[in-house]
Amino acid sequence: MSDRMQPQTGQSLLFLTDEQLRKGIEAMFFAYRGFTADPDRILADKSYGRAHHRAIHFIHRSPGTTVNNLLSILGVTKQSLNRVLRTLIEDGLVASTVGQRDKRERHLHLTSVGAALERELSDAQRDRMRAAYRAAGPIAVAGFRQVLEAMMDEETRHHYEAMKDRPE
Amino acid sequence: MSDRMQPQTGQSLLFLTDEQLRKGIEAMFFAYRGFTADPDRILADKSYGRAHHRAIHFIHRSPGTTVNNLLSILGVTKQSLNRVLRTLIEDGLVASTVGQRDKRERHLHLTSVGAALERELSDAQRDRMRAAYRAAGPIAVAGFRQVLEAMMDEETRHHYEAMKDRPE
DNA sequence: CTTGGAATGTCAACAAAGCTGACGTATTAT
DNA sequence: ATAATACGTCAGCTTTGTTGACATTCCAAG
Repeated sequence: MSDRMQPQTGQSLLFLTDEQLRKGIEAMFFAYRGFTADPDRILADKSYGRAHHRAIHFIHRSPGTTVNNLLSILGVTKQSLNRVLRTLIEDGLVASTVGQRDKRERHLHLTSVGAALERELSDAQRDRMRAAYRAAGPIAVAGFRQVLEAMMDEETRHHYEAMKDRPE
Repeated sequence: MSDRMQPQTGQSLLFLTDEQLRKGIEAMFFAYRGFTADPDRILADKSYGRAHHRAIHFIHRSPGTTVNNLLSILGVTKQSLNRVLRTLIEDGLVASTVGQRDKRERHLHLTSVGAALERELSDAQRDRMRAAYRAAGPIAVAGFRQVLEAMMDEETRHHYEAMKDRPE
């Protein structure tokens, strides 16, 4: 039904064969395991999980973000996020402050302890990413990003792009 | 500690800055959500999950594979895989046959029903992948694959490469 | 000023999918 | 014979997601 060769229109479209697509699918699956492996190891000791990592990452990325904003970035329910957030606040990794303009909102920041964990996690994850980038080279990296961006849902891509190039 | 510019050795190494790496990390996170979104939707109706999809995918990919082999590909415990496999066998999507040479082994195949679900799932996932590939173009796709391969664990990459180019 | 809706938090219950540990049963290898 | 392997299974636990219900607080519109 979909495993036939596409007709060739001048240049080669062999990269769109089902076989090539399947390899891409498997590459995504296997690579994502590597992508999360190092942070997962660090978190395992501390009785935190991947969900905590994600929360920490995006709070670091957008300090002062609201719970609602974080929810739409992470794409989970508030109950699910709340459970994670609560432990992080209890453990003193995240500070939640009532909004000034709108006091219903809570603004989230990393404490120094939270920032330290963030650094440990992202250092580990960046190390692997850097090795992969270095091995593949800048042209490959550009392609990598292009394909990933094209793979995102519309709404997700907006989140992704909204976080672009905010300088440290 | 790691956010300084690397010294430039002739050609630009700007693609290795922490900012670029961070974007790559977020791209992986967001893209993976898109990557799994379509199969997840299909599976939700059928009271199966992502774990079932993975089992079905790799049984389709390597018909007759043993439980042990599947375990090492998926990287989960046998208890975890067994739970998934049992429901698939009970529901008649997977056939488990005793090995001829070694009767301790079970060889796994998709039934016609299982193959139909596999097709439905992989069609959906391939559609998205194809759209992304087409949007990004062949050069980008080559880079995409290169970076992903470099991101895998050693052992994982062996699994990945062992499944190369087996013709349908 | 009241009231409706938005933002947030929390309780309970549940499911998917991972884990460890222990044990049983064939079967094969030594 | 005995040890190791392959598989299945029971029990129990964890993380992380889900619904649904409900309370609180607060903004904004009538």
